[in-house]
Amino acid sequence: MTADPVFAALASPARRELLRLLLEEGAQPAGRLADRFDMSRPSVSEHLKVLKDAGLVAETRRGRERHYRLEAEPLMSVRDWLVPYERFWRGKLAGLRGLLDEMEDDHG
Amino acid sequence: MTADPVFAALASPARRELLRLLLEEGAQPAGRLADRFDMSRPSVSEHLKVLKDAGLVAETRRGRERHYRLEAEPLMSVRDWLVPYERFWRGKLAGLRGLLDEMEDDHG
DNA sequence: ACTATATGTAGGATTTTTCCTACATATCAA
DNA sequence: TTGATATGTAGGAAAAATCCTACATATAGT
Repeated sequence: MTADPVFAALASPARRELLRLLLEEGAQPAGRLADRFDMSRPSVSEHLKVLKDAGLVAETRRGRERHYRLEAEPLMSVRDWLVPYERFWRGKLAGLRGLLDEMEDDHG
Repeated sequence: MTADPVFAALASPARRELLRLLLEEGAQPAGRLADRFDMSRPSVSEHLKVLKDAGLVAETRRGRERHYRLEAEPLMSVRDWLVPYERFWRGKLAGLRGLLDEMEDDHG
């Protein structure tokens, strides 16, 4: 229900890299993913578990391989969380523009 | 240059709550923020430091108070990071819709 | 059945995070 | 100046995250 484990999962660069690989190269078995890392295979497996618990990846067993695929839906809750801050940011830009307009009025 | 410390800062619920307070209630002195937490004031101060190092808040010294205000700009890099995943998500939805259309064709 | 492959789990060492209580610093007010 | 207020920093305990090397499990191929 909360976006909490999603934010926690995204805190690790290794896990964000895993998501990037799955996004750009599609679903892959765990071993092939692990090969890309300067880290032991079991450690990558742990990271995959964190992502899975956060709902960010799903696994499909194919023979003795486990293919992991991206599940982007939980990221949409991050986007939703971001919305009011984006509004705030735009508001600040608008305010700055207003200020610049005033300055132009003063000098022109 | 990297969004790394931003992602790390957002991992903590306490820090996200701080950002929410600053967003919804505007800039406030550290003490007033700390009062809202079930946590010691120095701990809140540490969280503010993490947010500050990530560029997510800025402080303005007013007398003996330090007013913290939201700096939303770094969050925009998170939004940018999110974009390709949003595309992926929409793509999956479109694919699902296509599948549903096919099913309707079959049965109707 | 036996061996090789693919992968998760256990147990533990190391590092990082989180949180606390004391203490230091700076400002305000009388 | 003296005392109260606002806040950061130091030092350390406790918890959590990270990463490793064995080991367990399950499947594939011979």
